[in-house]
Amino acid sequence: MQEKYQPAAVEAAAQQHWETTLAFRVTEDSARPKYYCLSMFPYPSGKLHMGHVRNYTIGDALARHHRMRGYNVLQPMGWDAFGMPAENAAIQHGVPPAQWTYANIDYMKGQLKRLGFAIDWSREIATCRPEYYRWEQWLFTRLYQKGLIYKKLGTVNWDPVDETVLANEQVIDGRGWRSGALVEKREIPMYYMRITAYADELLAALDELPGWPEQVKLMQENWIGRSEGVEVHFPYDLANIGTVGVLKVFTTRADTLMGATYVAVAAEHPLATRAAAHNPELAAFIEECKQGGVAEADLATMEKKGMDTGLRVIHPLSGEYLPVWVANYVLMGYGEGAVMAVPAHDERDFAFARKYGLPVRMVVRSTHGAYDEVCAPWIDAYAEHGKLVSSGGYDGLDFQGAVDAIAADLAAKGLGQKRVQFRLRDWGISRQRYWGCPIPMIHCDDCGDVPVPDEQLPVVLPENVEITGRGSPLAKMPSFHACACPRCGKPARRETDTLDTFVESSWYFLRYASPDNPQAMVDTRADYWAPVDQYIGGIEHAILHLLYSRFFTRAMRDCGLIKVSEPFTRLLTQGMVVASAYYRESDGSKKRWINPADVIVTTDERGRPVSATLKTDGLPVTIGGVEKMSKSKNNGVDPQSLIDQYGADTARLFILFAASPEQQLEWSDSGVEGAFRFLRRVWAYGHALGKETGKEATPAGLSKELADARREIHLHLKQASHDFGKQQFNTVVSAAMKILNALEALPRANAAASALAAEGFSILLRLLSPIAPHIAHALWQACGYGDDILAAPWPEPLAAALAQDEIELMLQINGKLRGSLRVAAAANKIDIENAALATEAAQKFMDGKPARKVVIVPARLVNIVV
RNA sequence: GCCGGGAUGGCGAAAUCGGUAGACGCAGCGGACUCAAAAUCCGCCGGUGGUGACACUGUGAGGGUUCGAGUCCCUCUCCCGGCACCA
Repeated sequence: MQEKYQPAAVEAAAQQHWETTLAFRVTEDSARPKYYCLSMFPYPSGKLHMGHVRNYTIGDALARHHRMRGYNVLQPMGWDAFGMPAENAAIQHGVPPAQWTYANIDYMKGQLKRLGFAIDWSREIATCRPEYYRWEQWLFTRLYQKGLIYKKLGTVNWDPVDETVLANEQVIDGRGWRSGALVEKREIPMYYMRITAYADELLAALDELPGWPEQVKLMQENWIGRSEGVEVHFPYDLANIGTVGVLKVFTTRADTLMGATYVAVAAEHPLATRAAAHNPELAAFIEECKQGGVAEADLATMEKKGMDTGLRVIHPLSGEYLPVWVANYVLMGYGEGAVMAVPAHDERDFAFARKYGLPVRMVVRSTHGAYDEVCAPWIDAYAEHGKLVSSGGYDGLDFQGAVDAIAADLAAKGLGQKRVQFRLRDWGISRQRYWGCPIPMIHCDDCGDVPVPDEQLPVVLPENVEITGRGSPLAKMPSFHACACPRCGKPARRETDTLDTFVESSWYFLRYASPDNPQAMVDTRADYWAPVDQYIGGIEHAILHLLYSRFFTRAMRDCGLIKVSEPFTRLLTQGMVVASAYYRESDGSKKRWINPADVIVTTDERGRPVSATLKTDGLPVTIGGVEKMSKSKNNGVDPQSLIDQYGADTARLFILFAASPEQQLEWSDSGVEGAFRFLRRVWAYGHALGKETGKEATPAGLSKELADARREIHLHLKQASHDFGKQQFNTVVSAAMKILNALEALPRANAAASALAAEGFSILLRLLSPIAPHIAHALWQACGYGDDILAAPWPEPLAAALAQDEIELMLQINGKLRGSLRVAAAANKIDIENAALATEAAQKFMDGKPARKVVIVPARLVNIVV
């Protein structure tokens, strides 16, 4: 055993050992409980970033801990390999997306191995390989036949210069990121997954996910957004444009129907189109509404604009004529593409009515407080529920009574009824991009849209393609899209859109169970492993990825492929990794961000940073605060240099120690130094302990001092076990540090002390094993505890070691801490009360007054109320 | 704009059910060792007042509930994540 801690050698040896013993290969084993531990697979962007290291370190700690607790643990890894960055790299550097992606996978896989994760690499998958995506295509055709996939028009961002569809990310301030052209909305035919068919089930099943954070379930609940309301029909007879019909709207506030003073429709609404045909000014406004991107955040924050169409619809109850406005805040893709407007009771309608001089009619009155002060309609909208006024026969009804009565009257007239509406929309899965899974459809002039038959799958994505950033690459390749109709044999055209990359990540966790099966998407092995017992990933995926995966699991269940409904039993959402950022302002106040590695920070006598200078020129740079590690802020710390300098164990220990998993993690170089120092002390202790005392023996005949030390060690172990269960690793590390502190403080005088040291150190190594597995592996052997710490069980705190005769209680007088007292552990309330009243502190602070009340919290404190 | 979350010393944080606020670590300061430095070890380390014992005060701001609030309730401020084509 080396005297000095040399992580590179220690880690290489441990990894070699795991590799040769196939330590992390797993198969189905009905004799042991299974634990499928999955971290979100990475997009192969080039090299690992700190967020990845954090994600996989958390996953690995959980996987290794459960292995020690006797579970049959599966921890697989793969690559979410399709996506835009590969195409961007191709445009910028001329590297084909496939080549770029595979090179990145190769490099990042090496980095993951160097970190010593307990991964079963025999199950590795990459979503860009035909062996993987052929099953996605296969399932697509099944879902299409089941009606769970269908085609309709969808709105996209269109760059008129590059003639390309842009992702929301590629629209910056309403312009294309490459061309700078003003982006327009354009409607194109796209395939959709009918996720709304599962809306009720996806919502209801959230209650059966106790292992998910409340926050995530709440976000999903709001996203699905079930609302009960009323569909209201506004009839119209528009002789001048030759149309008779009804305008449908959905409202959750049918109680305010008598206060509706206009209706608003989306720019793309058929009524708007009809009206614009005779109205050039309106046509110009509708054209203006098409400008800009489709991102909801932009739509919701832009200035509300509208124009009167001149059309009138009839109020279904009052028979009054209401004007129809086109408004840029009403979207064709939501609900009916039209809303009824009640300015007195909706803030957005109120602002709009104010702007355009539309009438405001108050019909709901607060039932508490003075209405005129709280919600005078000329000051603001009153959006709360209340009692109806100025509503004819509905006056005096409360919210529910009014909704019921109005819905009944509408139904009687055939002009509406109660209905449930979801905020959730169907999932558009067509992408006009190259680097994705080809959609397995063929378009025939005679037969229409025909799914690619099984025997022609996979539809392989060609790899020799030119990426220019203009147009859709596959659409320019006849060798790809020219084909024969599978049904009639006539020349036909293959679909050139690819699938949203969220489709690949919606089922990869099931493929890990049978990654090698060329005959089927999943097999019976999925019945053993599914569902994933523990899923770990960034909070930014709380809605989309997780909801899509929940939907896909149900869709696959209903195709008879799997038995489970929920993909992930427990979910851990980790926080971001952030670091200080530094910059200089060049001309035009454009910030040039400087990597923290190139900056020297000076601090004042209290350690506060006061200034920073660039290493190369010694001139000052501006301290830009703490930001998420990113390319744009140039504040990323490369995990590789950290591993090279300190080793994987230090990186893992620091990452777990710096913050609890769900919090954001602030990067600190000196914190890393501290983690390294701790491991060096562990190594030194193990080296000093040596092999001769290593045999674990139950310490006996301990002095009081040693018994106290042993209790302390077992208390820390108890805490660590509890915190591991809570998935709070920073305090597990802290418990390990406290154990080492206690061990180092131990007198080394006699055999009893040596036995205690041996026991304590074996506890410490096993606590550290899931966190810093390499050093734990080396020291376990070197101290003679056994051949392989992987075979060692998780340590249990011993009741005998924890027992004590006397405990300390805090003493409060009137809720203020005034001292403490020691009592027998078995003391009853009366004894404790008497002891407390007899203390010097009690005498002093009670000031001779009698105790009015004595509150005793067992094993914690006594509060005397005077 | 809408939905969700967060704020505790100079810094990262901890506080299990409403019960000792600041464990553990980083930085800093003082000391030991050293020719010196590094490493290591020992001590101090929220603020104010006090030589001190100690007292008061303190968990983003303001209010409330309670014997007792970082923790529960109400109002507010700032920061972060998501908003359906970034992954």
